[in-house]
Amino acid sequence: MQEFPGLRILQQPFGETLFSFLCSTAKQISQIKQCCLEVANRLGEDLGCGNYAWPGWDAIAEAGEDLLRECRLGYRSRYIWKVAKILSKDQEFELRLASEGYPQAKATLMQLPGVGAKVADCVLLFGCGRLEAFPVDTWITKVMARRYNLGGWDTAKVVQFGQVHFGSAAGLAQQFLFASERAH
DNA sequence: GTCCAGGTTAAAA
DNA sequence: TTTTAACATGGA
Repeated sequence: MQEFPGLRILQQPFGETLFSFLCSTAKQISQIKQCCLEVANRLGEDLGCGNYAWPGWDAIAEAGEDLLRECRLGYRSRYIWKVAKILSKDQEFELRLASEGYPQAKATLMQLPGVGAKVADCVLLFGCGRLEAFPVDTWITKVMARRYNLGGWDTAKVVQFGQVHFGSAAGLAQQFLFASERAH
């Protein structure tokens, strides 16, 4: 916390957050940014100064899977397009999710194609204000093995450890661990 | 050429 | 129930 005094959890828009992390699976961070920018450039509203908004599910559903592939999203394109179709026809999804407790909300998200435990936790943490979510990716796996001696632990067990050890602000702790591990 | 990247899924063991 | 392989694409 002393090393990263300005680190915060943002309250990012739900749809944009889900979309971004659907794009993120097994991809490098620099490439994730490129893909998201490309989709926004192609479909999003012109915000001026060369910036474009996230298009929203309706536009993505209408654009189709092929356009997503052209944005270099690869096999993720099918999942993202399916999710776009589901959520463009279900305007109440986010509201319903907000009424659910953390375990049920995570389960609900994981019913969407392409959404596993890690993406669900990222969406809950960054897009739903659920600070108890503890996303475990390759970086967290490494740092928890190195600093907490959890080498060889099953991913779900590492999630559980983080939530028990850090409690109601597990997601905030995760951000410091993540930032620290990537900086070194 | 090989390996891996802010994983998930479906099939095989 | 646990383990493996496929999935697209690009950079190291």
